[in-house]
Amino acid sequence: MSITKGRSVTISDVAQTAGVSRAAVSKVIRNAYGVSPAMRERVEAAIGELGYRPSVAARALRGSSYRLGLEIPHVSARFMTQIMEGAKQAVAGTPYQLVLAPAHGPEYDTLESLADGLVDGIIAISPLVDPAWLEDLGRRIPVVMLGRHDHPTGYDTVVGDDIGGTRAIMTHLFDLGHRRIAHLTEPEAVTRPGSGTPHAVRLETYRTVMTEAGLADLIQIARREDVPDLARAATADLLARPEPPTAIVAGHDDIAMGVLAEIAATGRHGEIAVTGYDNTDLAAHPLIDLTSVDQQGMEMGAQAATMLLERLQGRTEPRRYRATATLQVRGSSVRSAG
Amino acid sequence: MSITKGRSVTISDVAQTAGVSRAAVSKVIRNAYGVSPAMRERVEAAIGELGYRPSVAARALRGSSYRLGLEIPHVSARFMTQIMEGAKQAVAGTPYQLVLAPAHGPEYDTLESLADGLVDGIIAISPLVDPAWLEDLGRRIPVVMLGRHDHPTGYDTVVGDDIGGTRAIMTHLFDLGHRRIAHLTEPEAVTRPGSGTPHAVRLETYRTVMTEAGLADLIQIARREDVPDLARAATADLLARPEPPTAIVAGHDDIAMGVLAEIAATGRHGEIAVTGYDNTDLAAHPLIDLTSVDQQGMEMGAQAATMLLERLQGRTEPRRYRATATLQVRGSSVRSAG
DNA sequence: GTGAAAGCGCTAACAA
DNA sequence: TTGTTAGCGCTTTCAC
Repeated sequence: MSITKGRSVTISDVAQTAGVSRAAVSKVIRNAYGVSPAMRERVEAAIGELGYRPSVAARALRGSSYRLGLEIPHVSARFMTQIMEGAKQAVAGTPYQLVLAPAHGPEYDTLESLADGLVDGIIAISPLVDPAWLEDLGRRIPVVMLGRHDHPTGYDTVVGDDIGGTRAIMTHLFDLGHRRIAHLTEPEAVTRPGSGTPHAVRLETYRTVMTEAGLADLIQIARREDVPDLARAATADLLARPEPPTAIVAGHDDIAMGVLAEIAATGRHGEIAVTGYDNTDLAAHPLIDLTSVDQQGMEMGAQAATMLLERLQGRTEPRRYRATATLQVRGSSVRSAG
Repeated sequence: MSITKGRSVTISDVAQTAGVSRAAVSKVIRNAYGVSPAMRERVEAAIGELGYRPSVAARALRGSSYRLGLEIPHVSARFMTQIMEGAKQAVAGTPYQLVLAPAHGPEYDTLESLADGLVDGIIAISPLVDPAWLEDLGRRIPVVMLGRHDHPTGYDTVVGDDIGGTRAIMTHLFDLGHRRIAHLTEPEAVTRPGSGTPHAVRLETYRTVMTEAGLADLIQIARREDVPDLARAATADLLARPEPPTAIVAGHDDIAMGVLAEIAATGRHGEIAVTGYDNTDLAAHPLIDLTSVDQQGMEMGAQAATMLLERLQGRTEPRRYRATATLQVRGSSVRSAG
């Protein structure tokens, strides 16, 4: 609050004003062992008077920066904002500060640049990085990975129940009489079989369930391009096929928004069942009213942050948190007309 | 890309491997003057071989961290994501990295913690901080402030045309026959008269325009609480008044979503005109179809980042960028029934 | 063109 | 309990 001018106040200034050593000041600000109440008081007075704030750079060079990094592939994706909120709340009240690092293009660079001494630990949502590379990163700095179904040894993971969630959607649609169910998902790179990304698992589950139901030949998969709006194009494409689907299972709510948009724009609102994933606030909006799977994004973000804090406290064996997935049925999943 | 294990590689390691001094390596990585092509090549080879990455902390301690900080009050606000995207794109291709700092509660802390040596410059969206305090911050570190109508001397500003945008909305509603027009805005703290925040200006403009039109006694102002969904409660409250409005001017699109939700939930969709502000992607969605003001959020974010980069290049006189505001008419602004 | 050396602000041994 | 001291990894004069 106190207003400082010109060159910034260093620990030496505080020491001088308080008439103690720099080490003493350091101990006070870290709540370290071995300071008399009298000294603590003097030092704190000096800190207040001078408006001293420790330099993160200097601290980081010596030990910790008290910063946690959260790497995010798409800052505007609704699910990401849930994660961010959750992480933010879990970090509040600790001595740590959360910083977000939006990835532009390949996530390696963003993660590296976080690891370059800016933060003490990293939460990452990076579908595209190589597990082995991540293991290595985890050796240099504590890492929690969101949304990866592999079983790493060098970092923690937080995942949703993508199999359960997808099965719940499919069962629901079958119950409504749908058979020609299409899946509209992310671009190929993010859904590579075996990659363990949420969308790869959802896609695989969709395939499995359709096959189990004897509907293997009705499997239809479409992908949106990387631009959000192109979910509409993909939808238009699906609907123009000779045997168009009666239901579209979108990879997540943002995609579902594009699906709904295209259907509404062609005047067929309510004629085709649509489902999303993530149960974002939009899904609950009466004008959208989207059936979706709630996988507790905020809780996932909060858990990730908590696990990272545990690692900073010394835990080394890997942990995994799996969020539950519950289907939230709303108006968009209409009964099949056929 | 190269995989490093254990303790991280320092500039000394590179120097040793390349058989040169640490200073030489430093010059190479900074593209500084005075390195022979031969040496540069040797050093770069060593860097590649060892997978060396300079420590941000150490660099920051001596000079720059090559990080730009963007402070954000609400990470999930749609307008914020426009800003983030714009800033991200403007920074891409420069040697700088963008980091986002979500504010939790009072923005002072977040801004201070950015200024504590983490970043070389700050973009802030902080309606609630004191201008004098900001001037002081601007003396310590380059600052660009988004959405403030004051005329600072020590930092740059990026603002929208809140007067023009609001006038455009009001004129449009008058043309549609509306007289009982209510304004649903943010909590009091953010709209204090004279504070120069966008929402204060929009509110004041609303008042002015109503008064100019001789409708001063029809002025109705409601506020949402800080939780997003409470825009619905405020709407319910407005509609329950003895003389309910025929049109509701929402402070921004997220609020408008709440208004639309409440109206739809009570089965009166299309009976009351609703307008938003920011022209977020939701506004364009066919199921929402919200009349809104486009103030080019991405461009604002990009301009802010560019101006900050200019300051880091040495500019010291303050600059201001004002985005244009254009009304985007859509279906939600229905004609007055009265 | 190249390298030696000082020091940025802080923390962590260790001495006193 | 308190202070002294030696760096953390890097940049930056300033000699060579």
